Amino acid sequence: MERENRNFIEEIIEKDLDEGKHGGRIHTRFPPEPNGYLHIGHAKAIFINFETAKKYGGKTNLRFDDTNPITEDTEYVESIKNDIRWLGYKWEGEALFASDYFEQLYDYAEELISKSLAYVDSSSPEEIAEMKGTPTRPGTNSPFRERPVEESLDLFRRMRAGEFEDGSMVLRAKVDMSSNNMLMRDPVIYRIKHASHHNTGDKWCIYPMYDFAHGQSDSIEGITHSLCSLEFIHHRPLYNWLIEKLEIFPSRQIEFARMNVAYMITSKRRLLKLVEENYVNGWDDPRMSTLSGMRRRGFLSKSIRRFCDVTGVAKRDNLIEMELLESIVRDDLNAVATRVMVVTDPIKLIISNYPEGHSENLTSVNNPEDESAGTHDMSFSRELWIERGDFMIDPPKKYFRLAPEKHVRLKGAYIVKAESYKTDEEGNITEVHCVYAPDSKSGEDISGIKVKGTIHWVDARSSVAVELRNYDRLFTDPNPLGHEDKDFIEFYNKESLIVNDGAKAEKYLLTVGDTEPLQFMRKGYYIKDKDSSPGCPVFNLTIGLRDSWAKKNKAKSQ
RNA sequence: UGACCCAUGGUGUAAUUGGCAACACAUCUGAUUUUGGUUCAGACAUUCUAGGUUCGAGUCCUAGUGGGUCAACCA
Repeated sequence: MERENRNFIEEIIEKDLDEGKHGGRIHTRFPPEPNGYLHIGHAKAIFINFETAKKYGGKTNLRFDDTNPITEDTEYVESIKNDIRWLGYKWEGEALFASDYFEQLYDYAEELISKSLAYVDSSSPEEIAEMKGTPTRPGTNSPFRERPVEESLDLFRRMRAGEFEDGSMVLRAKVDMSSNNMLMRDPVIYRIKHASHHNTGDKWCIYPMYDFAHGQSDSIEGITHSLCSLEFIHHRPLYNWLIEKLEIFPSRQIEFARMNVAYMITSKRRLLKLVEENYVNGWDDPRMSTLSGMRRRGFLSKSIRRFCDVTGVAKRDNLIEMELLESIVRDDLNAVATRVMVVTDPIKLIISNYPEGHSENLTSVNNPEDESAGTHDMSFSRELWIERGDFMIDPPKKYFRLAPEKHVRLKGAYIVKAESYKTDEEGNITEVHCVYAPDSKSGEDISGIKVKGTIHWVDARSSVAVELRNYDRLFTDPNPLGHEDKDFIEFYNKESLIVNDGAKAEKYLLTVGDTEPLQFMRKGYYIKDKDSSPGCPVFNLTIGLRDSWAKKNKAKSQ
């Protein structure tokens, strides 16, 4: 993650460092709300917070922003921790919770009331909304704004004691109802919620709002740089106002543009809809933008980190092409994936001059990019499976695969020449008959035959059936949320999952580990799925290999 | 009819802070290849517009244009 250039956050930090601020200490935090699963957008926030701190010898806290008991749950706490660990980051000490500070926050609130900087408002939610005004029209003061300090204090204590119903009153900061910034118009900072909290149980029936919890938690933890996304920019004046009035540690909020990736969505609500309405099979469906989904898809955490790095940090809106992510995923996988042969749409190849009943073991290189990855054996005999697409009766020019009277190399084995074929009633090819050159064995070829193409194959007798789950982008539009007149679900890609249960794999595939990256040669990168059973191994397509032949043909046909 | 943020190839970020617009991805050419993969070489920009300051502006100033954000007892 080394870079010569500094992003704007690093520039700010280096300036602070130069000025000797906080004694050169750098401390960031990642503050998820435990109400959903982490997605690619969170990965960026995690990356920025952890990497920035690391770069300057600082620390990063994990703090759950758990101030709304209605939506939050411990289940999410565990999955979030797990995802952060998977991404390769270690937070400082134990995981922290805003709810750990409820007592302190309550004291801060009383302090504000005592300073006549907060008041209990007995207006209804509707009345408060009405008095708020609009962005172009100033708000009006609440009739309770000048309520005596003692009265507010008494009411606030009784709020805590549970004397009042939800919604009957709130605590508001006394800022400025005529501010251009809506958040400064006497924001609600405490509300009554008779609800059980995942951490504090029934101890509290009043809970602080985000604006009265987040900045204060930063301050309590001594966070020096509180890095968040652009939509919080309007909160900054309030963030600073509270720090100033409370006279607490001055954490500094800095906002960056969150990362948007084409064909992916990062809205918790909409991700939930995909799950609940069965457009996908759970939060960890390999098509999901969740970290658990991408992990199951076979993305390496390293690739996600690299992606976050390469896409940079700035303040302008962005929509990053998915090709960049795919390119990085391929690049990382290319270096480590074990090569195996799997025929996805098999037809029989019969070698007429190969002795019946005979078979031999050939050597297959595990990874041409990494000699230390070794080799494995492959069985070869008279009857093989090859791809339907690798044989054509009447091939176009520059078709380097098998065709009548044409030669092709069987990867890691011999050169064969097609002679005839058989079809079914519908004209589909069922068998191809060929002859092989016994002196063309891979590595010791003295046949002198020149071939243009090499195809993959699998020994018919020893092959095993496997299920392939081939994934494509979840949406047909790069920005499914960017259409005011259309619901994002209209762009759901019905072909985002195509199950292939007719593939034939070399036997070696059964011996690979559950998390071992694989390359099905000439096809794509795959990873074993948790749905595998001993009788039916299942593999997820992580990403297909680049296919310039297919691309060229597609371009031609258009 | 407000306030705030933003504007550099198709996309995303750079530009040693005022000094030859760079990198990656994408696209197109070509070479290599026992994966049509990988690898290698090459091509691809009037820095939103108009003024201004300056020997010199992507960078500073002014005005405009365009995009985004803000009215939850959500975070």
